[in-house]
Amino acid sequence: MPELPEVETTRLGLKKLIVGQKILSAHIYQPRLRWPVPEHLLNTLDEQRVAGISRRGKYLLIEFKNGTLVMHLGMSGSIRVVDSELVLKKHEHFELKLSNNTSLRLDDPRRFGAVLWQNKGDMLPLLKSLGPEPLSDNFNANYLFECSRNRTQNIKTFIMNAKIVVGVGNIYAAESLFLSKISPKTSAGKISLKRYQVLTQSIKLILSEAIKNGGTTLKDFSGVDGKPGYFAQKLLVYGRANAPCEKCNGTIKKIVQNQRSTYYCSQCQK
DNA sequence: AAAGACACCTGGGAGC
DNA sequence: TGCTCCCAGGTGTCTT
Repeated sequence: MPELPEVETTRLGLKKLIVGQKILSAHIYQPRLRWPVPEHLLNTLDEQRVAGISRRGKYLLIEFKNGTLVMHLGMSGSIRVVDSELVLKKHEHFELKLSNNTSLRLDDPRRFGAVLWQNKGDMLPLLKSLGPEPLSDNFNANYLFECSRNRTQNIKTFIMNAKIVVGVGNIYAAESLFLSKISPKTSAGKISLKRYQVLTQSIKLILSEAIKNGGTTLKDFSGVDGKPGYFAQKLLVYGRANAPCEKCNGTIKKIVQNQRSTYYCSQCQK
């Protein structure tokens, strides 16, 4: 599912709807997500007011006075805010009932998502090991160039590594490399500083554009209002195996790298 | 230390 | 209709 733009779309939607609201009650309908959903949340969140909402990579951070609710959407997760009376969907595993009679609900069929708690002043080990935000100035050509030296790994797998940079998943990795004219098969360690300049700019551009379009909806993803994102129509290589390349009219190829599908144009990308 | 394989799960679509 | 197989926006952990 959701890569950074979809999580950011969710965050922006939630910001308007839940910040300032008080939690009437929390409900865990299915505790078995990626990790067990902590039961203490039922007490911890009771009567707490939502102070703010931020994001770190693909993690959503809902802030309270006593700590932070950390949520991840995994592959198939989405969050909606609906009337609390609305009948529960089959895979809605977690719910926060809010003081204005609406509810935040996490829907996640595959259950690769997560709901965790972080105490005030603490940082979950999960978040500690993350690389820089791709849209920040810390993420730049020099940085990528330096940490790629002596790496034999292909560039696509490399930029999907959250320890290197967060938020770049399978769709946007493919799109960014296409825009940069870099073959996904190239070893990260063999790419020049100049090409990393192009790549970092491409990643920033693709992610920003996707956010503007409300993210990419392939199947499960929707914004908090239940509406899909519109970036799928703008994808140039992802999911387009055997279709003509928009730039050179060659044929888009599909290969497997690191057990994930990669789409690219072998004529445009060297 | 780095790279690759595997694990966790459900549902949709293709092919028979 | 229904079965089997393959595929899917992620990422921590284990093995080489």
